[in-house]
Amino acid sequence: MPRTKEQLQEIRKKTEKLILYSALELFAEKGFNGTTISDIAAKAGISKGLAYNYFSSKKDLLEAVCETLLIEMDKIFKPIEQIEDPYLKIEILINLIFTQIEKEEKFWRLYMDFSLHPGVKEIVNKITVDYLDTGFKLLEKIFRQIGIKNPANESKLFGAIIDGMSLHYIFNKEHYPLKQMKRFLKKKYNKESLEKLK
Amino acid sequence: MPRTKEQLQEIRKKTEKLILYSALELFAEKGFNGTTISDIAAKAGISKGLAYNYFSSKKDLLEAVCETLLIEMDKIFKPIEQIEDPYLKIEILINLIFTQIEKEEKFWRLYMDFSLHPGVKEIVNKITVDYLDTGFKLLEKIFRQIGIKNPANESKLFGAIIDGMSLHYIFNKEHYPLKQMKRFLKKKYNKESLEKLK
Amino acid sequence: MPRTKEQLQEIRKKTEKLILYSALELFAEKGFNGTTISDIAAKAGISKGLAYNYFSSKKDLLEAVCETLLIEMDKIFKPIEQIEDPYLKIEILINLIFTQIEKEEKFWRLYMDFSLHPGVKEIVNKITVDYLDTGFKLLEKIFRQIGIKNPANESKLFGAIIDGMSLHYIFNKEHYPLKQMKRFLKKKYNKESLEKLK
Amino acid sequence: MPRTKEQLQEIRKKTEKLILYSALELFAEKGFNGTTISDIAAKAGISKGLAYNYFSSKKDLLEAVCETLLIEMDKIFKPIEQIEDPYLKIEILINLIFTQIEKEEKFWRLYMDFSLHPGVKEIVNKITVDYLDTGFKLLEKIFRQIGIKNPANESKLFGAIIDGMSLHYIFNKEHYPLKQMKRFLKKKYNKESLEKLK
DNA sequence: AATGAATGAGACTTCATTCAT
DNA sequence: CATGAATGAAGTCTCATTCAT
Repeated sequence: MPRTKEQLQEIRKKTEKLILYSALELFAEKGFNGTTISDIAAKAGISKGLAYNYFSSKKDLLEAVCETLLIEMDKIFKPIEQIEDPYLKIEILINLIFTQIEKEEKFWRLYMDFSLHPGVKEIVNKITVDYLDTGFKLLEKIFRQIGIKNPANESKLFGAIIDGMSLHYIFNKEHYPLKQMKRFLKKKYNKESLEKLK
Repeated sequence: MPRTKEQLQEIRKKTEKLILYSALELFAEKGFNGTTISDIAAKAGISKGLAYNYFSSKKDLLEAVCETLLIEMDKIFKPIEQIEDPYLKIEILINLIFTQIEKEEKFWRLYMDFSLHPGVKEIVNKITVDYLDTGFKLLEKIFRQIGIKNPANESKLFGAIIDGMSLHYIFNKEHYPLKQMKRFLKKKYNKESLEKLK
Repeated sequence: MPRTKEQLQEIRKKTEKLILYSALELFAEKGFNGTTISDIAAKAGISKGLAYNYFSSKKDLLEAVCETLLIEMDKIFKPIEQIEDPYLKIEILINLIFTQIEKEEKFWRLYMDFSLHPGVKEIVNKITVDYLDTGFKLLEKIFRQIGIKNPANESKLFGAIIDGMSLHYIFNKEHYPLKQMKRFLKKKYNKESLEKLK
Repeated sequence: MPRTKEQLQEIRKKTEKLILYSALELFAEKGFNGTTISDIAAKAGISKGLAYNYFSSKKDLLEAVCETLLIEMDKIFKPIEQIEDPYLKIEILINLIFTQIEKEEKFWRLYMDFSLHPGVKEIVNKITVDYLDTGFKLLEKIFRQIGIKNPANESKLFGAIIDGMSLHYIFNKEHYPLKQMKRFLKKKYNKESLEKLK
């Protein structure tokens, strides 16, 4: 009995996801150029040929991974949009980010590898720039809501802190005092401290 | 008649530098894996073979580039060690760093590509970690000298800001308001603001 | 539809053999260092890349060729083990060896090139030494069975004669009187002559 | 004061010999293809360029080494020609050969490597064949002088024994009982034994 | 006579991609 | 839909040979 169209479509979707996430993890681990299609196929438990049935080239796969990445990131930060209190918003944002750094270091790796990576850059740049901008805008809104003096700059500063710490953590995972820095940052951005920036 | 030892030494030094800086620029531009020995030779205007007369492998060249990089960075930050006044020290440090970011973006690119890049990482990691540590310690000393409450954390925060901003600048050179952020940061770390951290 | 496992296995076996025997012949003809992967691929009628799908390096291929060689040699000399009469055993052994020398000169070439060749030697040495020992032991047993006075030395002498003649034959295939030497040797090692060694 | 023509010529001769013997040893040790001009120059303590002042190519050097080798071998076996008594001649020949095997294994290595070696073979073959023939003829003459039945075959047998043993010795220098085989061979070819071959 | 920097052809090897099944 | 054998371009590296000094 042949499978129904729905079943086939489901298989396709599932396999595509499988390839995508295998690629994502390997790209994060070994970089784009350092990952081979064979690696990806092996990790996904499929044949090399099948990967080309889903993605027409390695670059294509990269773009797809990139989009996936952004969608995932969006998902993570979606919840905070519904929070009303800006102080709470920042606190939860910090919580989310640090959980994210620790738990999903690979996202940061990808984010950085892709952005710095030659050949890959062109593809990825626009997306990340947009993404960064969105983040900056979001933060800016929060800071403006609070009434802080220079919300645009403050948001860029905050963003820099986050990405700088992530970078340092990735460089030296064993020894970077991530939890301590998180507490420190939360103090820097608690209600009392933020008041001083008005 | 053969060339004198001095002549030979000079040739070797000159060619080595030529190769080294060609490699440095290309690594910065296209990453380690994205740069071929052919690229480097072409940029240096020499044959592929000659590169191997000076560096026994691409990895060897990478290590040499790495060391060069650190030496260059050291040179840049050396002057501030002699400044006595910690407030001035920070101000000049910020000046130096921002000049550096703008002028020698390639250093940051290398610094990041090397550190994030798989396969390359092993070689470079120790060096960068050491270097980062040195930077953190230097900052910590300054903050402690001033009498700031949590010098270790503050130094890591400062470091994160710098590297985060550099990252954002590299991502979006055209639009990132580097000069504006520099002014902003200088205000954040001027004498008046630092006093509040005591 | 993908090929069945059996089909794939057969293809792999066939291609592997093809590469192996192409390599074997070329190694025998031009030596290990004198043979390129391109040569082998060309002789096998495949692409260079495919050779690496079957053997991970030229050295790996060498080892495989070596094993093949020994297996083939074993096959050749297996039958004589079942012969009871030691005099007949020697006669048939001589027959086999001389047929072998003439027919499969390449085996001897390999055997010698590999053993004498630097760099290659390390890999091959143990195998050939073992093999030689086995041969000596086998002969020794035969001579002892006959009751010859100094079986260990006689077996080494016999071995030396064989390999020396092979060497001379290879040096000068056109003019070396192989058949004549075979007859001569058979007389030297016939029952009557062997009796004198008791 | 410029050097006299004689002095210059002497320097040339000395340097040529230096290169030649450096090449000889390295070829013996690592084979022709395994030895680089750099190796040879380094061993001779001269520059690569100078080697080309004396030998126009690596192949040229090989041929020269080959000739040197034969001259050296000739020198070694010259003395026995003057011995009258054929029995003594054989005894001394065996002595000489075994001393030679043990002491100058490199000659045998070269002799074999060159003969079996691809590309090299063409050059070397004629010489070695001639040399071998000369040896066979010499032995044949001795055996004929003694009155042995089949001097041509006996001389080839003797030659095979020698080269076979050398081969086995080189394969397994540590364990091959060279001295023991020498004694054994001397008994096989002493007056008493030879008489039986008449 | 002597040097070693420089070249370039060609070796080994990897891997994205294609294709017969 | 699925496979992995097969290709070939391109990358790293070696080395005989040349040449300016």
